[in-house]
Amino acid sequence: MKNKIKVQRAIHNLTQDDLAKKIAVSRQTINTMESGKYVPSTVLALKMARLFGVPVEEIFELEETD
Amino acid sequence: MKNKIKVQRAIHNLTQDDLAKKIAVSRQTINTMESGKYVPSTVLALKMARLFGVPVEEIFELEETD
DNA sequence: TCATTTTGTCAAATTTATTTTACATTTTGT
DNA sequence: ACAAAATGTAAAATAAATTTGACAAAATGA
Repeated sequence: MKNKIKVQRAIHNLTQDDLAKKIAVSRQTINTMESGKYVPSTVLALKMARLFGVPVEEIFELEETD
Repeated sequence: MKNKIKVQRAIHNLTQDDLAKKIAVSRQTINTMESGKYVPSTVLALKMARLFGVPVEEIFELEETD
């Protein structure tokens, strides 16, 4: 699964730590999530989408391998 | 987190087993997911949304406790 | 009613997500 | 160039998701 977390952070001018605090996870969760090392839960996806004011599909995208 | 999986299954006339096969998970995953016993991964949420032709937010909704 | 399908549930095993702590590397601003 | 902030990364521990197999209960249709 691909994601555009880094882009959304840039748009909203947030550091990984800022974002982590806003959705109540650790900074490492943001960091590894952002680099595609694992698939986040739907709760996290919804929280991010709400925070950034976009649909989940605009941040997370399925790949062939999913 | 709340979900409307059962409703979408009814609309598309799919059994839990049908749906499980379509998104490549076990039937128990659908069953426990549907009854809110755990939070599915974002990959599963995206697959369901795509299958049902609706945004993720129309199937999964955050609650106060999330 | 009877047979079949569908759903609920449970326990154990496995895989995957998430946290915590810690440190190295890179970037940013002055 | 320097200090501070931000990011990358790693290992160990814990929590949570997902699978498998199996069986009981409920719903469906002939």
